[in-house]
Amino acid sequence: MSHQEQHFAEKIRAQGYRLTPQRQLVLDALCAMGGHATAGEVFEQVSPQMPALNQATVYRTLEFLVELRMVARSDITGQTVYEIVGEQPHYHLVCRRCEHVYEMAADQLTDLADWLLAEHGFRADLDHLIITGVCAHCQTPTTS
Amino acid sequence: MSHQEQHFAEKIRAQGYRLTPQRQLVLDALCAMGGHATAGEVFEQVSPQMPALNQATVYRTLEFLVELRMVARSDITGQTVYEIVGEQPHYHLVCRRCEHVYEMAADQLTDLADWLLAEHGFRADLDHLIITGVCAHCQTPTTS
DNA sequence: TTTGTTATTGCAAATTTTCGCATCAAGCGG
DNA sequence: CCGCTTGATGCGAAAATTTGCAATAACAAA
Ligand SMILES: [Mn+2]
Ligand SMILES: [Mn+2]
Ligand SMILES: [Zn+2]
Ligand SMILES: [Zn+2]
Repeated sequence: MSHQEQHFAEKIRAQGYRLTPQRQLVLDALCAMGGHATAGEVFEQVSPQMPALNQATVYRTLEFLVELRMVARSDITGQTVYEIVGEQPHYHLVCRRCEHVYEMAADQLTDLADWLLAEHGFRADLDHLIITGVCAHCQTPTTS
Repeated sequence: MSHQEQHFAEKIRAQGYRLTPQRQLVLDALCAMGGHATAGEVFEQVSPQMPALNQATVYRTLEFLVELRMVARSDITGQTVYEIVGEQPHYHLVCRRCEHVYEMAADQLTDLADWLLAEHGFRADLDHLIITGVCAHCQTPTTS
């Protein structure tokens, strides 16, 4: 069990929840895949390790981990994807033309977060924001 | 047919698509409901007007309108909701404690949009961004 | 107005996601 | 180490969403 996984285990128990082998597996899978993964992909990754594990459990576990904020759920061009919330908060620029997904460090979002807190007392979770638009490559050359 | 609906009709035909009664109805429904609506809610609103209209058509139509950027699709606490893209771009602050959805004018996002364009050539669609976090009311009083 | 092209719809089947409930087992107290 | 308590899982059914395809109808052209 890695350092991070140890941390996860403690965090789950600290909240009064149980650390089950199913939850460990899903967590491991997400770590191993190391990026955005759909529920189906997680299930396929995990299934060989524990064939009895039910698909409903994967859905519930992912939801559970999102609730605990150990996993971020995002909608990218209509697909629901999950990702471990790591040390590095980041956001994504998603091009609606070429569907490319760019990853950016969250630095530029802190201004916005600070402003939201100061102005509205709203403490924003900016650890995984999705912004859609058109990337540099996909803009029509003859931009007026 | 209202002014805005007229505009929609033209926009659909301008792109070479067809304006069908089903599409008009869905558009009308979204205008009438005037906020965020799930696919199911749209179907229920529209169904009495045209009982033959199939649920699959509602899903496809909403998708179609999103593609044309006449409708914004957003994920709010796990629910997929649709809304007419009006004149006023706005974003929402969604509290993960009380689930309340606040609506804000998009002014504060223009800085971010400008920066993304200048720095990365990315033209962001900031007409309907969802930001989750904890609202002022729901923060623990004893914040260290 | 009539006709032809083909985008769009309705329908049914396939997939995906959610839910209720009986059973199981993680973690605690003894 | 051994039971309790109750949160979590497996399972099957229900609900939601997507997809393939033949039939329909929008609308451009004649
Ligand atoms: Mn990410
Ligand atoms: Mn909105
Ligand atoms: Zn692009
Ligand atoms: Zn709140």
